[in-house]
Amino acid sequence: MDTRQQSATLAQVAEAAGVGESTVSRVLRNHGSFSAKTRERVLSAVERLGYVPNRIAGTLASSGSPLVAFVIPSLSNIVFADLLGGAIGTLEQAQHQAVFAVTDYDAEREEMLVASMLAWRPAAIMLAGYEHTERTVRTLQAASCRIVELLDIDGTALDLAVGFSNHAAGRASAGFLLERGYRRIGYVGHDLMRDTRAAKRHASFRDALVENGAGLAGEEIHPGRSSVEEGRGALSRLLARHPDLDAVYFSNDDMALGGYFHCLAQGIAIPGQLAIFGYNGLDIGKAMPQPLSTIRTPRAATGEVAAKLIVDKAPPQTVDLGFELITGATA
Amino acid sequence: MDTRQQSATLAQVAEAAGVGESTVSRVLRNHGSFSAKTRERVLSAVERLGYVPNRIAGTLASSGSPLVAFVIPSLSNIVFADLLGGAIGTLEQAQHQAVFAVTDYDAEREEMLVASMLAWRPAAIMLAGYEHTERTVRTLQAASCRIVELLDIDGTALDLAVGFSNHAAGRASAGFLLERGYRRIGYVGHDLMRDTRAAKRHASFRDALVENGAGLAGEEIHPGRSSVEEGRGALSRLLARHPDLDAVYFSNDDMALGGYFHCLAQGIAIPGQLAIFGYNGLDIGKAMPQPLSTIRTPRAATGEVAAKLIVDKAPPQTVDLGFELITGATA
DNA sequence: TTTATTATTGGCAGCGCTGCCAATTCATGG
DNA sequence: CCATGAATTGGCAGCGCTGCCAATAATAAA
Repeated sequence: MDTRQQSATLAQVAEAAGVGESTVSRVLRNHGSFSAKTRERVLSAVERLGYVPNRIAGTLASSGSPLVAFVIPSLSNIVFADLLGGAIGTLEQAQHQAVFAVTDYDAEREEMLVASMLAWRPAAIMLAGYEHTERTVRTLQAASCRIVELLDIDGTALDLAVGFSNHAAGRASAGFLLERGYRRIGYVGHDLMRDTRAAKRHASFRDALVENGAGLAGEEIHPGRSSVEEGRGALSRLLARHPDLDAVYFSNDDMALGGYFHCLAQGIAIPGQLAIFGYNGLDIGKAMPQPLSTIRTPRAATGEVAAKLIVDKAPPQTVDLGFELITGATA
Repeated sequence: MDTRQQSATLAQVAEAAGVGESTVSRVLRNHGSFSAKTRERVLSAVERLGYVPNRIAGTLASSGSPLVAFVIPSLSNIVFADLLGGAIGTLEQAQHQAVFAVTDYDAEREEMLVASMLAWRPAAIMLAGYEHTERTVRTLQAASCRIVELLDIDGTALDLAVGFSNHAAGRASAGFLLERGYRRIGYVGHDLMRDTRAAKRHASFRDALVENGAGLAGEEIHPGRSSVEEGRGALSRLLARHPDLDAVYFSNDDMALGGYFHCLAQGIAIPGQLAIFGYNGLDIGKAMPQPLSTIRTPRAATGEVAAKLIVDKAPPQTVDLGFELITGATA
């Protein structure tokens, strides 16, 4: 037997408290004026009826929406979880509510999901990066909500952008390895068609090497998503073709950790025989027997700043949060 | 200059198409009957005006809500990301939309967040585990939405429950280690006050050892959340106090990986000198030089099944998805 | 005491859409 | 050509809440 009753409405609370509807609304939102006595009666009626305001109705009636939509490539990549985590705290304080959808690194899906998100009339929509289909861009521009592009600032923002330069990160990584004396440098990565930010790092890394007369000595690209397992396998394949490499740049820390495991398993000395460099600066890198050399990206801060800009209704702008090169023990 | 116009309404589309509002509504939802010609005119008007239906209004007007609320302890723990990932696919197909909030393993926060989620009148609310404050339970029972408790089935469900037995997992782990001949077994874990599922595993693991005349030879509990780094530090501290341990059960794979790293760094032979056993069955365990011995939990499946039950409006029930003991090379 | 102000209230028209029902049109059979 | 039932269609009352404005009560000033 289902004992769940239809939940009470504002009108019922008003009736029970013997006041008008608007008075209840004012008390509950602590907005406008009302006497202490009235407040008491309203709150008591609310308690008695177990009233829970209906935000769907409230949102429809008022102009502003408390929803903030996130359209992210993946949830299993800790990067996006960190991003969300950073944003949520700030949003919550401002009484905002996060809704989200996962594109799986698919631009077509992003297009569909953006449209479906817009149907909720969110105050803002947060997207990863700049690469959207033409149709997505049109849809976004026609929408009357703020647009925030995250984790990448190498491009022209539609409205707000918060993150760091993937091009600069790629260059910085190349610079570091060259400076350390490595010359036969390889690359191990994952699907560059989908992860456009990784593609930018890859391109800039290679360009920087070429400009310095080194060039990429070899590369192995796993066609699927990144993972520790695939990093291990990919490095193994790369070394089979190019046994003489002295350093490898990985598309991210997960792949790099896989590479590290391969070396451990094969008895390859790090960094003496092979240097390893990652990207992201995940916590796990700090706990490795040899701390991972990598670039730490401000993921949580990106989410936090983005949320703050939305809450503060900041004018269109691009915020560069930079990144930090971590000199570990693997390169 | 802000060129964003107020988005069009159903009424405007109806006017532009020269038909009634309900006709537009029927065409857009592909529900009820209308002629092919009418359909054309409506869709063309929609295209012309760039109309995006307002789901806030639609939800308010119709009875059922397309929202499904998730109240989870953490986002940075990949376990919950897997769970969400599993659920989202199914929900999306059924035109549902996920909204979520993070409790940070805090029951008081859960209480507040549940109340705030209920204000969105979701079709269902998904929670991790059974441990809720009394007030949370009251609030939930008074709500007219489905309740799904996830990742734990050791208790009495409020409505639906999907997951596996943490008690059984703890016992299975103990049984495995005993069977393999380990006798001086320690435990390394994280904050048991907050992570009640880990606490259940810990209790059952210890009980199983005691029942077999072994007992827990020592334990080290990190007061904060789990992480690879803390796992490494905790094992180091535990071994300092109990150098004679021959196996250690970790609260999860992250902590176990930290322990593994500690052993690598200290030259402790695995599993000869010390065996390591984890919990969760993360992918990373498979890529380690020695695959991690652990228990693989069906996280994505839990999310998927939970979503399916909601979509299918299944009657109250508890679904045990079980778990799989992975015999790796660390124990 | 009277009037000017200010603090509190309640009434009610929407917000944009869906559901119900009556009205209209179309197709068929006699 | 007209009746009959099916296929289409439009009108409109809400869904539960907020915002605006007028009405009323309370308090201060004259």
